[in-house]
Amino acid sequence: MALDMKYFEEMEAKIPRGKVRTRFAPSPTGYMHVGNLRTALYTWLIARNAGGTFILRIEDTDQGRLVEGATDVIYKTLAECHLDHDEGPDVGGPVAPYVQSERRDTYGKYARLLIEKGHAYYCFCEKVESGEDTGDFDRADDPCRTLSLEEAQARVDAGEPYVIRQRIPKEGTTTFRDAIFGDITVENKTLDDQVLIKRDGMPTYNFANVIDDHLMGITHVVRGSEYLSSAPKYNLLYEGFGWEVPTYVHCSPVMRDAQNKMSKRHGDPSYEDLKDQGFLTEAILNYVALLGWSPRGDIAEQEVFSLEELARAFDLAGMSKSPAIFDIEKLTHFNALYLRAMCPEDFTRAAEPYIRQTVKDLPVAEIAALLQARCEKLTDIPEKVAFFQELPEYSADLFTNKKSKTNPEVAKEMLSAAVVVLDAVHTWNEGNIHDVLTGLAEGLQVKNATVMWPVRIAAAGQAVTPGGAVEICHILGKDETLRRLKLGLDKL
RNA sequence: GGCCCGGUGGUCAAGCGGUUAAGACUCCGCCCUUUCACGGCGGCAACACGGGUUCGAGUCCCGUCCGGGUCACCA
Repeated sequence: MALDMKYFEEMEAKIPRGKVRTRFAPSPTGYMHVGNLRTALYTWLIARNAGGTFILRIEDTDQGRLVEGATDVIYKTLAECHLDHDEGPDVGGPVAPYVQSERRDTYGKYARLLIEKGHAYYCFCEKVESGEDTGDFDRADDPCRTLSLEEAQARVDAGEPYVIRQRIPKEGTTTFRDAIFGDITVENKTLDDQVLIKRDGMPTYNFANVIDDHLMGITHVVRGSEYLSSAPKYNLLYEGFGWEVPTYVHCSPVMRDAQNKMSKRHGDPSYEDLKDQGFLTEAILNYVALLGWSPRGDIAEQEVFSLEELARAFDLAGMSKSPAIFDIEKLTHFNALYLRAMCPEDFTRAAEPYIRQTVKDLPVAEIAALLQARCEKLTDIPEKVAFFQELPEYSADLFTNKKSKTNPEVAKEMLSAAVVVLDAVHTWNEGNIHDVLTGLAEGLQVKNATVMWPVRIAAAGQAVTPGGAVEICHILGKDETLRRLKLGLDKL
């Protein structure tokens, strides 16, 4: 069977050249791992930093693992994170299609080309299931490896099931270069004749990747370090085809602890989970970017980065070789930073649904103003402001505070005086409430805290509140404030 | 087990042969203050171990230990 060389020439002609091109190539699992997200980020950053092209490719060669709606999660996440792609299944591009299951014929043709070149062969051996003990069988002793092409072709034509394997030299060494790890050399005999085309005609990841990365003109292959040990085989494939080897960028994993990678299976949060837990997309990206990369030079101490700043500052030299443990505490810190950096209007808009979970009618902007410096996640909010809606049951013990010099007795005196002066306030605003209360303290010859403490306790019914007595009374409104203060008085 | 990679405070990390070994998170103390937070100031805390090379080693070399990855018709 003669190969259609024209096909290969046409494919070559379509490859864009001369610009940095990177690709994020997830397999659709239905959610975005934190590690995956970070890989996507780095991939995007490399492209944007170089003014290059960022491509999305869907790797769905495992027909047994297809998940309904999984690609939508990928589109949605990338869009939400502003990791915009220039080419992909949804936007098209010069080297379409961008879904591997739609490129099936291509892989078959290239596999056959590789057979012609002597770097691959048909194999008719029984399938060895994962985890099965393969004993001492040495792949290099596989009789199929030495079958003549004619004989193999005859068996294929006769309908015998087969796979196509890569023919790896038994002797010598292979060296490849990784942008992060440097040059790595391995003995060829430690490499096995990996399957390129599966029995069902689909390519393996290992093969599809090489073909697609080449045909799509990818200049920087960014992926997890779990592929580091198969990189020499990829190199041999590129060499077998006579193709230029791209720059490899192998990223170390994001860990849950010192010995385990983050995984959905172990209950570790995915990007979606983190969102549900109240984390902001910007904070997640910022944190995750620094988990494996750090800035150099005069911005070495900078930690807060917008996506644009990251794109400008990003460089491969700042990538870390060792795995990084994901620390939710530090993510929380970043989230708090981003929350505080929002303009009040934006924060109010973001906080409103959470405030409304527990507080029905009170003014949302005023409440939000108290919250902005006081919550690390938006999900902290409902619980913090619930007292506005309903005065909690509380003990008179709360009126005792040493530093404020109050106890139930003092509180009783302060409260009854406060009720009188507050009742006299005509325009219920913070300024007036403040003046009347501090004025009271002054008249009574006590420190401000001595009147503020009991008022706040009576108004809120709890020891710790967002905001002080003045703000709380103002938000509560005059009637409700007086009602609560009198209730407090009854307790004393 | 073979092969590959890694190892600076609890965590993320700077460091590129000479530094009092940055910075951030966490934790602790103080200040501010109307509770709590925010903010400010200060503190605790690290070069895995052993050999080299060198006038000098966290930085280079070797070994040990520890950790990770991989050895699928999964990606």
